[in-house]
Amino acid sequence: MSDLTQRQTEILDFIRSQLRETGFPPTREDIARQFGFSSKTGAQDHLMAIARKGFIELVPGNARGIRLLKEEEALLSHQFELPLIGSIAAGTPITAETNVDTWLRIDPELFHPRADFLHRVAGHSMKEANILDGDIVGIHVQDDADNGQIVAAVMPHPKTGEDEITLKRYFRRGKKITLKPENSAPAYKPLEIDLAPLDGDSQEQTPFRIAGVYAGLIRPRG
Amino acid sequence: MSDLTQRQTEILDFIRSQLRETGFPPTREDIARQFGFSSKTGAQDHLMAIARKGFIELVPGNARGIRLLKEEEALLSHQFELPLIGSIAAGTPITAETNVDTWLRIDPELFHPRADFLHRVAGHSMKEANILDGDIVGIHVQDDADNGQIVAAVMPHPKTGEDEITLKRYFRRGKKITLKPENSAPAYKPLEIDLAPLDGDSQEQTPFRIAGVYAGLIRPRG
DNA sequence: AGGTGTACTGTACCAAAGAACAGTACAGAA
DNA sequence: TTCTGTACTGTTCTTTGGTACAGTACACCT
Repeated sequence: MSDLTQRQTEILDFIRSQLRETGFPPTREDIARQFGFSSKTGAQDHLMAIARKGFIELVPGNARGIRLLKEEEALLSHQFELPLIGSIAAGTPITAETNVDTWLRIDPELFHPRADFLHRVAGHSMKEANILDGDIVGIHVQDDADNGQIVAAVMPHPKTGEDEITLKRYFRRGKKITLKPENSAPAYKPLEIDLAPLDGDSQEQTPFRIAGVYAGLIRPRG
Repeated sequence: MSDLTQRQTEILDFIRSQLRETGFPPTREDIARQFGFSSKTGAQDHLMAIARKGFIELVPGNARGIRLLKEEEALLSHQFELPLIGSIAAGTPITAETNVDTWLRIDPELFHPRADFLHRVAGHSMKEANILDGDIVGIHVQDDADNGQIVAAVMPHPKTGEDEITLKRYFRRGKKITLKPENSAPAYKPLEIDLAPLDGDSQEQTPFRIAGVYAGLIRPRG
């Protein structure tokens, strides 16, 4: 992502923090002082390098003439946003850009544990866990779970074969995994998975994986 | 709200627009040029007046040393945030600053209808509406509701007498209002309110008012 | 009638700050 | 081995830009 060197990133971060704290960009001397340079030329060189790489724009002849570019990506936009993930394209990591339907402005730290992405629930399989059709759940990414936790499981849809996310309560005893819907209606049956025959096989045959654990939800309608 | 004169408001707006467009505040000369002053002292005078009134801060000895204050109200901070309202101080409007426990970074437009404030649910009285203890509900401010809607009702706590928010399902038939908890356990009883004897009385005797309607919720834990 | 605040013009001084030039050192790529 | 980029030091020059002082004019309040 960042074409900047370590030092350049530090300096860009300093510019950002100065803007936040003082309301205006630093001078070359401010930067030199901050990083212990004895000459402001060092700061100037860095600024020109950062500008050349397109992260800032230097406005000639203007005191503190530093304009931040690319701030949508860095700060404003996804700082307090979470991606809403629908279906998952084959072979992509779950939060890959192609899988992101949209970004919602919700602070990830609101959830415990912190949410890494969101997923809209379809159907009533988790009704008795008070997760309803249309709810948006926050998922904390991790690749395993404790017994009894609700997980976001990724597995191919029985008909289309496309990978999709479903919420289930997770139980594991030895090599047997149970994914249990929270709905006592007879239509909802636990899914049993036996890991034993897969031992030594290629990863591709694994019928499911854990994308993360349930970390809370948003219900967007009254 | 604004103690600023017309001219001062124009100049403050110019500072804001410069910040947006160039990324840093204007100089005294920039301001003078913009407004056709032949001397930058005019701009300086205005800046000092605006600073004296608390809208900006001038940082002495710094080029472009203009810091915007009060920007929470205008732009930056509470743009995509919602106040979390706990108890309500006597005689204050519900979203008054004293009633705000904290601000949470959630886009108000996420909820339908749009949320105006948040409230943390205590207790299990709305369990059967799938609203649980600890959930944070979004409330859209309006002073009445349709039959069967869930409302945020403000009424004095039976013991402390302090105004507090409770969620109830609202029904009105003529002058009789029913506020119904969504929990069939015998401890939760509907509240009946008869408006008739209050007719013509002072507002103070009204035992409750509707703060708004339920617009969705956030459950911050998995 | 005098005081205070707004809204400027005009001049001047000097510190703040940008920008250019000349170096040094080191690391990795061609 | 040379070239390019990073990461600085040190010096100098010039413009930018803040700030102070001295005015003028007008409106409003007491």
